[in-house]
Amino acid sequence: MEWTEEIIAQLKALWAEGLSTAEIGRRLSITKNAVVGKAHRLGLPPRPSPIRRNAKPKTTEKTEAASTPATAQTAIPSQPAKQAEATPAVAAEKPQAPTSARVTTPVAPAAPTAEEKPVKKEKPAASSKSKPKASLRSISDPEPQKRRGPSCCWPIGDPGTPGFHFCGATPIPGKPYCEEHAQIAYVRLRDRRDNVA
DNA sequence: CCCTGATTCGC
DNA sequence: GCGAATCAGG
Repeated sequence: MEWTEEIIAQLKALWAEGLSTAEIGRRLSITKNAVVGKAHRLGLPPRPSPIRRNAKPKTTEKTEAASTPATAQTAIPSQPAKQAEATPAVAAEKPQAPTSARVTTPVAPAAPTAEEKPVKKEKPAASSKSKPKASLRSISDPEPQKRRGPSCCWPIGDPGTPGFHFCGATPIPGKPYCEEHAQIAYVRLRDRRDNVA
């Protein structure tokens, strides 16, 4: 695995979006382990983890853990709350679908906090097989570019850095993504590439 | 069982 | 540094 700046940026971005490690892995076409491992190595802020490894084979435990005056510097000091009320992706819906409805992963992602900046730099995150289904738009509103209606909120780039933007394509009615990205976003939880490879 | 994320450890 | 294996909680 070659962790280029770009990949890392995406990892950070998606991580910051609050996506699950597996989800990030899916998007980057890597395993969740890789995601977690790299994220941990990068020192990314840990996100709500279901567990907490307590067992620490420390020979000399409890050194001065008792008294901790004001030195409690709990990691990640520099986080300028860029995405203030950022909508935690998973908050919109149950992160884990009930056993009966494990069809898709409702990963809602991009925090629609900031308006997309008119960036020039664009990177073709996806292929060019997208079809211009302009015809499906309402006849009374034939120009999506003029209206501020819904747009695909698939994140592209690292939020906070110049060049970051959302897909912006016309989303599928009822979905936050365009057809292209919706296919990636709503993945079957069962047969995705991650299990025991 | 499914999901999740964290840590460990061989490479 | 990397990530699969493993662990562990919901």
